[in-house]
Amino acid sequence: MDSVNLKKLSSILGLSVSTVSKALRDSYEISEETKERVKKIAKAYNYQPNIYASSLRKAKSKTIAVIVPRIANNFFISAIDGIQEVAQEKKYHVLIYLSHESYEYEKELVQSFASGRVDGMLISLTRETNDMEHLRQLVNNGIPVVFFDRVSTELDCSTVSTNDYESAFEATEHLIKAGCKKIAHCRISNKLSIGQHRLNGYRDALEKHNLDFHSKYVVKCSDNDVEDYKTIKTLLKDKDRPDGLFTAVESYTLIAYEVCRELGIKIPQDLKLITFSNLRTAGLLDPSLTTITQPAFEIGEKAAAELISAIEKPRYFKPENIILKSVLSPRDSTN
Amino acid sequence: MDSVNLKKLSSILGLSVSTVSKALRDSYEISEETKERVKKIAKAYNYQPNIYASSLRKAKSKTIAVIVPRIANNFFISAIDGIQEVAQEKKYHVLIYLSHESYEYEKELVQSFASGRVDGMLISLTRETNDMEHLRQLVNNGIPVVFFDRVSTELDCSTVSTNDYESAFEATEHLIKAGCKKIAHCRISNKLSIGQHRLNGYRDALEKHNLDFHSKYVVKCSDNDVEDYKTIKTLLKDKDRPDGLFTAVESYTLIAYEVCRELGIKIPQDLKLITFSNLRTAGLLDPSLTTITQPAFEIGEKAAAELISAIEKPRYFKPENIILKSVLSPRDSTN
DNA sequence: TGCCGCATGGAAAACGTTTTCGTAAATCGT
DNA sequence: ACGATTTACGAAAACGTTTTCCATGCGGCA
Repeated sequence: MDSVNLKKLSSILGLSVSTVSKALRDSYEISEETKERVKKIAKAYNYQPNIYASSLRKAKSKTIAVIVPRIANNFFISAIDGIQEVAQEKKYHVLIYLSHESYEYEKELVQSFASGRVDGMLISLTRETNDMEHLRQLVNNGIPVVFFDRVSTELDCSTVSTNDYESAFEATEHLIKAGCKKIAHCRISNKLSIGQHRLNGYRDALEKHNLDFHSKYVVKCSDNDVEDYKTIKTLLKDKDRPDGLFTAVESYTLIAYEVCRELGIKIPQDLKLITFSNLRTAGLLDPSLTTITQPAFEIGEKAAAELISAIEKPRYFKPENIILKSVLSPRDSTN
Repeated sequence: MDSVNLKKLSSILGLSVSTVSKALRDSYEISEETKERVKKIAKAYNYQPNIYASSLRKAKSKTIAVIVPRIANNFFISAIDGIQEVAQEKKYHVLIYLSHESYEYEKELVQSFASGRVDGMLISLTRETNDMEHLRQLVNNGIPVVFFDRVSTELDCSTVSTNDYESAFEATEHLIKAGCKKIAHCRISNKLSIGQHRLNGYRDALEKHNLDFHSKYVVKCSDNDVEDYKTIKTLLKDKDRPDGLFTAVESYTLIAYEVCRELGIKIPQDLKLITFSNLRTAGLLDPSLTTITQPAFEIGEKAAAELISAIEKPRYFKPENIILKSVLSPRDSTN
């Protein structure tokens, strides 16, 4: 109701508004005794500065935006957890937005930030995004952007991601070494950096081991479980069914598990499975799931740290493309 | 760089600042032609209002805060997903904070909102919180609060939760009907509403079926996986080991799975397991896991809807205690 | 004594909106 | 044709800070 503001405080203290403001911010212009007196009263009245006034004046809000395609996803959750960790430590506030894989909505969001709602933005692009103009505008407006996971190098911004190509290569090779001859890949939109890199890693591993690349073994999945279910079922019902499957994201593999149950396909005897995944229960599944785990938390931490550097040291900040390695954990699904 | 503001727009248009402002907000005071002209130019220059100025003036920010103990948790994720859904539809911005189960930090956060950073707050309390004074202050300051999941009825605020008591009762009864005689319960802090209700449901189900309540079968778990691992291992190594286990939250059961593997305890032959859980892979575990699933998404949606009502219709708003039912899905872990 | 510099504090502008109030011209009713 | 109302717009205050600039009093110094 009656939140105290500087004016009230100053009249209580018999000082001017500016003196109180300076005292609270430890200005050298104010004597120690006055500072103490002011702070004591401020605490007593539980004074909380109005951040809209102060942000307006300072043109800084200590707030960052995070845009992710979705939140019900183990990777993004851990990444956000990492972001929160460093944001909290550096006293930043975090606004979270879900683009739901819609480029239009992403664009709208990004544009709304141009007026300074946030000091910086972290983003993982939608599957549809292939035009960076909205982001370029933001950057030109002086608001730093850092990409994570689904990145673009088109702009002069930092990116934080994992070694997608190498990990996909390694995953595919893992299947080959386990004896697979007909390896399929469920890929994600190739508008995405990760989609391309993971597909390339897969393809090159096949080539290295003299296995043919069959386009019928590369299926494009969406972000709709029902559709993906059909896609994967079709793939696995084929009479020339694959004996190994490498999926670009976790959800495709979980669907594959369900399809296999339904079709009576035995994992790993009939089909070996490996996926990029941050599933906590990978080791408890039936059978346990071989995963390539991205350092999601660290990716989030690193991305947030980059962003805050860009915000706070604009002069000295140099954008970097940071790669954090994923690790392959062999389990029964490829045994 | 050079973001346009009202002053620039008005000088471009040859109108006053106030006219432009009113035109953009569709005021009845402005003629249709002027409105159109203004809007066209505003769009052309990609005008984005400075929300700090406007929030300062209007004392409204179209922003809500969400405080959850942690984010790496399937229940909270889904709830946040639901919150985002309605916030986005109603054009609210969502600030997310993690209390990390620290009462002190929760208090600090809540106090910082008193100055009007947000128009309202959604909160799921920490395990430690047993004093509501900080929340009462916020409410007295005219900022509505809605509790979800870990609620308190001490304040005159809406709460959204599930039927914890009945579900716990049902879960325990489910174990009894499956033939368990020695049923243990991993409980969560009894400072929490859900901790108490779930424990009571468990106890009353035992009583109804004439099974003794043994305090050694009720173990208090924390939020630290390492500690909880020890606690659960001790429980399951006892020579008079339980033959059924009902855990208050998902993570305890996942730990139990691991402990059982290590000790060679067979689920469900030696130990039947049931838990509150929002795990997507419950059906894919080895063995598949019987769960009581809370309608997390809907809880989030409902909580956000309540909050926005409280914000936008303060006169007509009546706080309610809303209960959304959980559903028990029997699977192999209690078979 | 006269001057300078320092320490401490205050007055007022500024941030970009929204909103209240005023005013001129146009329209209306009789 | 006259006052009353309506229409369309502008001037200026207000929101609560931060910051720039100025004022005062004091001690030190030559």
